Amino acid sequence: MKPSEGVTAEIVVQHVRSLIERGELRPGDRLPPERELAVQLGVSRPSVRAGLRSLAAIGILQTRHGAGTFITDGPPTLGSEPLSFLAALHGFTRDEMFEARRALEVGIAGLAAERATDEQIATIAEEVTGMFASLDDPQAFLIHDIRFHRAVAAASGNPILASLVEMVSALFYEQRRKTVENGRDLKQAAQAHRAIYHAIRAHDVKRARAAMSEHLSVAQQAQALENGDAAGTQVPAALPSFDAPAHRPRRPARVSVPAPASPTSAR
Amino acid sequence: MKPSEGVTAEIVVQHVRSLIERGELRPGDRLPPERELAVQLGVSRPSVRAGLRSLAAIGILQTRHGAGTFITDGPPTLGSEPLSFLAALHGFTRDEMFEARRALEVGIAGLAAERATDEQIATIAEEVTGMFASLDDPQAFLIHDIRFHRAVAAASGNPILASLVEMVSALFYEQRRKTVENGRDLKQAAQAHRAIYHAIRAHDVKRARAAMSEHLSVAQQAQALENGDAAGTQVPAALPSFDAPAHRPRRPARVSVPAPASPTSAR
DNA sequence: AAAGTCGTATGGTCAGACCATTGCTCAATC
DNA sequence: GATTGAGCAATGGTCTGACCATACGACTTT
Repeated sequence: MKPSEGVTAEIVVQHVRSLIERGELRPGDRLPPERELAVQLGVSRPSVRAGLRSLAAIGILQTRHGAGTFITDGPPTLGSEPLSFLAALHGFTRDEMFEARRALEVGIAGLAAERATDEQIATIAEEVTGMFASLDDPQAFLIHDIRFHRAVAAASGNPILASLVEMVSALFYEQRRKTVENGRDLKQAAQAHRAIYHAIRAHDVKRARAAMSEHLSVAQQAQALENGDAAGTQVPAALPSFDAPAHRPRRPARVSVPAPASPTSAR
Repeated sequence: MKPSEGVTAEIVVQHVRSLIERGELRPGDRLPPERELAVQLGVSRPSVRAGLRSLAAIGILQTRHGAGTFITDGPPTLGSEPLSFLAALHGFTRDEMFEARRALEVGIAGLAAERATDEQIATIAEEVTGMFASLDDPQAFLIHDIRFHRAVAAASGNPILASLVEMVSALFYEQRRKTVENGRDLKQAAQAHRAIYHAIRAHDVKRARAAMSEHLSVAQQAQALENGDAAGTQVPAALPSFDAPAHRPRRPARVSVPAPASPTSAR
């Protein structure tokens, strides 16, 4: 049981939860206005706002000033903030992060090799191509890197694993956007990704797992050298403005990070 | 960028974050009173409360009526609610959950086999013993089951992986508290856990991974048969009152679920 | 028909008050 | 002197009501 957290706000949370479970609220749907919810549930508007804020904090819904409150749309995701705070609070090291990511992604690579559809394989191939095409543009390369790993996660067919790895990975990419590798690393990385792709395409589970493991080991060491530290350095603890691009229902406006691209949930 | 979420509340969140990053706030510490924070940051008290509520929602801090607001103490944890809502929202199946858990725990078992200290191994052994001692008491058995997996996660030495698997596992245990297996399953499960323990004690990475994988596969099938479904059933989507026992600083009061037992962070 | 303007709906913020709980102080009591 | 109980101050929880800021559609104008 949560230590305190109030009572009336919890009514709101439970109400929204039941609406979701009963299928009356689905991703993208709009909730009733706060004032209306208040009278419906017999609580004050501040309490409604408190409950909604809790749900917004864990990524269940998003509010748009002047427009309304909406159930978060797009692929299932957990958000990187909780982990980011946890890292700041308990001093997670970058190596621990990498290790967690490797444990996840190796399993994911294996599942992807088992199940990837032709279409998913094609998507993965596209990102590999994109990598080789941007060996001279680290920023663009990074975009394809992110999307490659997303595509593999989607091909695993397991949205939970995809969400988890997305959460862990998010902390790296923000950091990597600045400290970009040199050209030689990029070519090496591209080849590593191609190897993973080939294994998945061949539905070779064992090789896919090995290739992913190898890739992440190399990447980890490369980054350690880059930052010239003794592998015990804490994670930067910043995340100035990563947060996936908000997924506004309309407005294709997309500048920096690529679209979430529906990792795995089609449902 | 978060879609909206207000601005003043975000000031509060960032302030707390910076306090944490500067080491001025550590787990267990008490924050200034809301009224004081309000004047310090030049925002109204409702805004302070809004920011604090966001942080409370992601498990960073806890409020105690009449006492104050505290940075969450105890082992790092992410909380199961976000995943629970995500499950309700996107209809995760139980098999997907099991698969995610297996991917995580197999990796964890391998790391535990590599690194487990004698003390950690002893803790694991204790839970195995407890299982065999409660073959006739499914409730007690489940407690030891939970603690066994926690102990293995702690022995992996990676608090991030421990947090992730705890988050995923939480959804099972609440369900299992009711639908308890029969005696034969219990004995089988106890033996499976013992096999994992033996592999870890022998620091046999490969065997530890294989044993964990096997154990979770069997458990998955057993649970599928129990609920007599076609493996596609959605997760129950309830979690009436799981939430780890609040970790009150004082008051050893502990009844149902076992102590968090400091998975991995000793600080 | 296109473009700009206005108005309404809706979330964001604030102020102030009062309630509920906690935990301590201090006095009464044994 | 130790214990217990009442009282009090600190602190979070809730409410009312008002006003501001934004978004989006309807309407007007060109």
